[in-house]
Amino acid sequence: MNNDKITKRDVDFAKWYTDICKVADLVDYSSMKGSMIIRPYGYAIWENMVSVLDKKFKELGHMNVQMPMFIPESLLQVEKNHVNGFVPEVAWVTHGGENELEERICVRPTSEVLFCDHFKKIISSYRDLPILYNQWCTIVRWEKTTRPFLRSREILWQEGHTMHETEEEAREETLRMLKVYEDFQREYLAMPVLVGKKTDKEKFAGAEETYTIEAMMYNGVALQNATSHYFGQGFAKAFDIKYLDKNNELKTPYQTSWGCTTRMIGGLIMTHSDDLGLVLPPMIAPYKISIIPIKLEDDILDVVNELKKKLDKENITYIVDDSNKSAGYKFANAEVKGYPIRIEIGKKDLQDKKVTLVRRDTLEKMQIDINDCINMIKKLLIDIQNNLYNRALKRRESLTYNLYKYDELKSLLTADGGFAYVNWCGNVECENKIKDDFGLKSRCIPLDDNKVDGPCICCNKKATTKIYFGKQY
RNA sequence: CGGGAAGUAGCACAAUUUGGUAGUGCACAUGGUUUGGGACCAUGAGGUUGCAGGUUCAAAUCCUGUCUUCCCGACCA
Repeated sequence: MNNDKITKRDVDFAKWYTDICKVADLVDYSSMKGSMIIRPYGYAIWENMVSVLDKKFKELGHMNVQMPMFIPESLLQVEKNHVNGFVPEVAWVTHGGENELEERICVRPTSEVLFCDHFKKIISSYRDLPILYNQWCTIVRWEKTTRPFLRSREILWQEGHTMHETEEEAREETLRMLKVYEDFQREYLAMPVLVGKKTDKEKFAGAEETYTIEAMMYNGVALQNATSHYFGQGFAKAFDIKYLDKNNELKTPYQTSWGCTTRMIGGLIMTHSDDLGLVLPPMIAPYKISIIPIKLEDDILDVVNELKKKLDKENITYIVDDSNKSAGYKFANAEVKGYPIRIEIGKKDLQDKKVTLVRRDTLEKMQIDINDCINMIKKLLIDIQNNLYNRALKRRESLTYNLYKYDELKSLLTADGGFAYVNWCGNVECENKIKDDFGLKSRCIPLDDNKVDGPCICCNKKATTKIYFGKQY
């Protein structure tokens, strides 16, 4: 089995990735540089992500809103660190029709200032808190080079913005939402992720603390898959947001924000897919089953219909390929699309009242009695989900190295890349040196299991924490 | 934004060197035979050669500019 439309993963990983995106009908390029077209199959994956996350957000009390897509320049300027972080990549609107605007307007690169501007108006009492808002929208960041899902100028995402009475509450919210992302990626995307804190150098412009979900791709490169920020009172003070507490005293609230993007789809692809095409975890796949009648004959189609009814009853999504393409074509296409289980139904199966099941992750084929089919499918879906997770975890573990000597960092510069887990003194000088010498950026400081067991790998002085370094997308 | 590569039918490419009727394969449409790992036959449709200038009797081909895509770096979710 082979697919000559897809570049081999181990030959050219970058080309392989874009091949998968195109061949599996996930995206297309548009005439607008850096803005990708997400096609129905790609968008269906996003819709599944949205529906799971949106439900989780709402269960935790968040409500969806829709903010403007434009920000007047003066509003963006209010928080210094924030604006300095984003100005290099904002898109500006300078004209309305033929007339030049008196004040430039920026297309939102993120919506902190819009939310703060609004919060100032609606918060006056402790009774107004907490405010738990979220919005699904697109933002614009003028990236210089772009790649489908991983880096585009227009970004489809979700951004949560919350305000709290106390620091403690806001810190809890920050970690609670980080956990939502972690659980989602582990349970639904079958992606093992590192959870941790960003260094000061890497944190969000305007945040006190930035927490991150870091995943390792098949080629050993790190992908930041979601972030959650604790803002403290920085924005609130800059925007003069205040409320009266129970004792009639004016207080400044504490703030968080958190977000994830369609980049997660890129992460899914680069974690699980292979040389035959996409591989999707059952929990997020738009179609869990692909049914392939070998011939379009009545006795076969009867079994297809019978199966459809059973799958409907179990709420298992499926797609039937009843085109008159050859069987081989249909098999190959099902593999390109990454449907977790393929059911082949042909004469040879029906002779014995059986169907053939093929799992996408291992390509293992099995003949199953028609009546046992549904139970086997349910079991396989769970098996596949677990197998994908374990496979990815094993790969990450095999590419994660506990390093103690500076020169050993070189070992990450091979084709397989990987993460270095090292002791660090906490100084940005060492962080910068590692980046300059090896091109490795700090990924995250793990939240638990963080026991220092040696001096700083760079300066040999006393280390204050363990930290992961790696190449990043 | 720096370094490299490339834009010709939906896709992959040829014709460019040496200017002279734009072609092949796949995909697509119709009819037929097929269907257990990317089927076959026949017929057909599809192009201002990325765009804009210039040179020329004549430009896919030469020149200039510009846009886009891909790869490597820097930047970023």
